Amino acid sequence: MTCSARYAPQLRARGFRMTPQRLTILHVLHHEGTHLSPLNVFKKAVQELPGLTEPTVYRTLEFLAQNGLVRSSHDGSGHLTYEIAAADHHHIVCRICKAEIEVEHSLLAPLYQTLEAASGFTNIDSHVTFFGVCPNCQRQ
Amino acid sequence: MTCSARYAPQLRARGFRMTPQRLTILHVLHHEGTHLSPLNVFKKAVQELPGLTEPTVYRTLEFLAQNGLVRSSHDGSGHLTYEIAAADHHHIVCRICKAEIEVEHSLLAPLYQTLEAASGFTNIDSHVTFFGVCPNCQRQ
DNA sequence: AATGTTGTTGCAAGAATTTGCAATAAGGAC
DNA sequence: GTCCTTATTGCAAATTCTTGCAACAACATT
Repeated sequence: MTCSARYAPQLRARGFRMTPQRLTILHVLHHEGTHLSPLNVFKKAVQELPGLTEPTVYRTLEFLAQNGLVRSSHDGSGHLTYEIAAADHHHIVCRICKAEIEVEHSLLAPLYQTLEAASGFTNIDSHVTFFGVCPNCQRQ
Repeated sequence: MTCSARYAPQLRARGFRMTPQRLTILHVLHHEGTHLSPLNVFKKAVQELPGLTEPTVYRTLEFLAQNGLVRSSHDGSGHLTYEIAAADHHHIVCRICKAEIEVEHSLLAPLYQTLEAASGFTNIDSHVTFFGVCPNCQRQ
């Protein structure tokens, strides 16, 4: 199944359109498999679609994140990065060496229920990035 | 106890210095009581300390966060904000109206232990911002 | 109080991100 | 296939954030 065939209906159903720009950006993130900064998305995407501009990339990434096609998270310096939406997971980043591992959402599910019960908020589904010290750096 | 008397020793003990710039920025955050963007910190601080520059504010905020005197978190658009370090807490922000409440850290403590056990990481102490839908917006 | 070390700052330039608006084009209706 | 509506893009400019480096100043030592 092509990217277009999979994603276009998700957008049209909400009154949005599938465009070459969006398709290219989705393709880049899908092919990359991990998170990228907006600028790195731009650099790769503009090679596939000459004429693409930076503002479009920034706007598109935010748009795709709001519509659940990509997921945003934070790198070690607090900047946003984006990755293709896939199995729900979270990250732990080492404060020292920036090494990074993924955490399955199932570990957080109980917390989300607790939070919703305690706060009255619903639909808490944030992708969370935690910071700690990885096993390697602990040894030093 | 003045800000200087309280914070200066914390810095000197690590080989750092207390400066008018740092003191002013701490004073702004302490007086404000909630999080501010770096630019807003600058705008308020430069009134108390003319000549202060933006790069200094950005560097100082990051420095103070690393040393535990202030705490950083993310606003609804993924940008960093800073607040004075106080009782350990987290935030839930409404995705729709941006309303925000604080969550005591004790609710997250069990999760942190689970994460450390599952990942091998230690000292996980991130300040986390969750996003959900607040009770008000649920009614609409 | 004077001195030396080195942590910090300001300046200037550059890079990253956002915004407004006119031009364009996706896709539904005919 | 053609037309229309309006979502989307590109352009240009503004704003926000970062970086390198020389000048400065905190503060420990004497």
